[in-house]
Amino acid sequence: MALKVYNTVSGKKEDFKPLEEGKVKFYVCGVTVYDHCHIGHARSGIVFDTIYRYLKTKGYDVTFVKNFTDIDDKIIRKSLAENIPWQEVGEKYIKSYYEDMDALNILRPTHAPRATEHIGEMIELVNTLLKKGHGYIVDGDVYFSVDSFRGYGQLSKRSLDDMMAGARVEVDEKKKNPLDFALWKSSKEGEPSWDAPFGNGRPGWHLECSVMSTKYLGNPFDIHGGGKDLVFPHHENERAQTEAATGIKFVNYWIHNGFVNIDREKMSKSIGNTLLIKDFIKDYHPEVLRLFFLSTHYRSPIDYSEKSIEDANNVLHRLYYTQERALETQKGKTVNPARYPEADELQNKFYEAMDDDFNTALALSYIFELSKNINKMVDDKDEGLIPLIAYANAVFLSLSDTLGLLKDDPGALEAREKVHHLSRIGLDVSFVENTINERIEARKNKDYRKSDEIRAMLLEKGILLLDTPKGTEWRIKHIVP
RNA sequence: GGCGGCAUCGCCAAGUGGUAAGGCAACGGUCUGCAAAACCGUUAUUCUCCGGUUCAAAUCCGGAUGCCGCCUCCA
Repeated sequence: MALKVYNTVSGKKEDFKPLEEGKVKFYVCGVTVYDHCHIGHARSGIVFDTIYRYLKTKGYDVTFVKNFTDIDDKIIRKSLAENIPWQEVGEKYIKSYYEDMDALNILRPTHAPRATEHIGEMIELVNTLLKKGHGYIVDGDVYFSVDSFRGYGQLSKRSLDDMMAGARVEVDEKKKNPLDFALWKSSKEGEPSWDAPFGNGRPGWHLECSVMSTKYLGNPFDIHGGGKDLVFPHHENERAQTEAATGIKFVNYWIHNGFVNIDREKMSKSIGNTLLIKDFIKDYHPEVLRLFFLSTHYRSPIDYSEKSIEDANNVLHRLYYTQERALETQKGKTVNPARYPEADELQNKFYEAMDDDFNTALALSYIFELSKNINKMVDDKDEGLIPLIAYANAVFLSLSDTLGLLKDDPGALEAREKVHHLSRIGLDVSFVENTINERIEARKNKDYRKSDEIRAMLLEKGILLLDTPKGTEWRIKHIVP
């Protein structure tokens, strides 16, 4: 099975061939730590986590680097606004970042370097660029000269002429070309600064990624990822300055994920429609977000809406119930799984889909099919099928795991959600149990009117009753708060 | 103004030359006191429109319309 990856540079799917057999060097632009993460960060995190997991599933030895940009204008602004040292701003939001990413079951990278730990290497890079004639100094600022690098614009597919015609670039008299970007910024009084041969100051954006990626992965390396918005200017500039300095190719495959809209509108701070990960997971299981994102191809934009999230929530729970039912059949028994060819076939299709530029939407459909198969066998209530169920369930869980899904224990998850839901509506478990017992009495007496009333009353509170052969069970039917 | 992307069932969504996956919703059935859950079945001769290439097009080319992104910090 050959993995194909869409490469932003060529605009095509390409066969993936790592530089070194069996190994993948993978870099993703992390966050600038000046605020809590929103669901846009979650999408990027989940997309690249899925890619990371899949590369490992395919047997690659992956070195995965995701950086923190812990020095920039926004951090300085935040530090002034909140009157705390800029270092503390970074610390605070790095902590917040890990809380969110861990909650979303996003695997930690091999290395998570911070910009401020690599200032020395950044200064070296600026020096090299100056020496090679790709940079120039004006009033203590150092700029990269885009005209000095022939390949400028190749990644974002635009020519310098096109961009000049765009005319939305602010004209800065200091720059030789309006598109030139800062490599080093002189600091004002009271701002963080580092000593450098070309003057005290701090690194420009882009520099940290050039330095940290090549430091931990070598030059060139295999995959560089990030949000679509980073194609220009961030990755274009990163590429230009790195290749200008080294004279060789920087990255083989560029991968970019699409954006998250909210109710068909771009999510942005100015519109005020950002949704924080922390707020989302107050209401939903974190895997709901993962399932939602993975049901659309990573390069397409995705529209967040309450309805879509409710759908994803229902689907996720259905998958957990499938697993629970499968485990139920094996309870108290020693089961030797027996090969179930249909599961193998679905597994192959799953891998084929993932090999085709990480088509998670298609891959998920095979998980649904597997879930259906398992439910069917459970419904049959045939003891002889149990080894097949065990086998299918193992495949089901392993495929889910490569997408980072179904990590929770179904029983524990259900119990947690029950407690959560009941506390939100101000009831407790004993109330539900007493009410259910009341209904059981009514049913015994064939008082179906009362029985149905009780059921309707509980449903209004988001509590769904199921009369199974084993008795009455209840579930939470998620109600949007 | 420049560059790029998208348009597939009521909704979400896969599908880049070989005759329309999947999910949600809806409807019918099995099961049930009735439901629910689960399963089975039904639901796009058709992929925004117009033209072209081809034996064959949702998929390629040209045009039109509509939506979106980037060009400024942004995942």
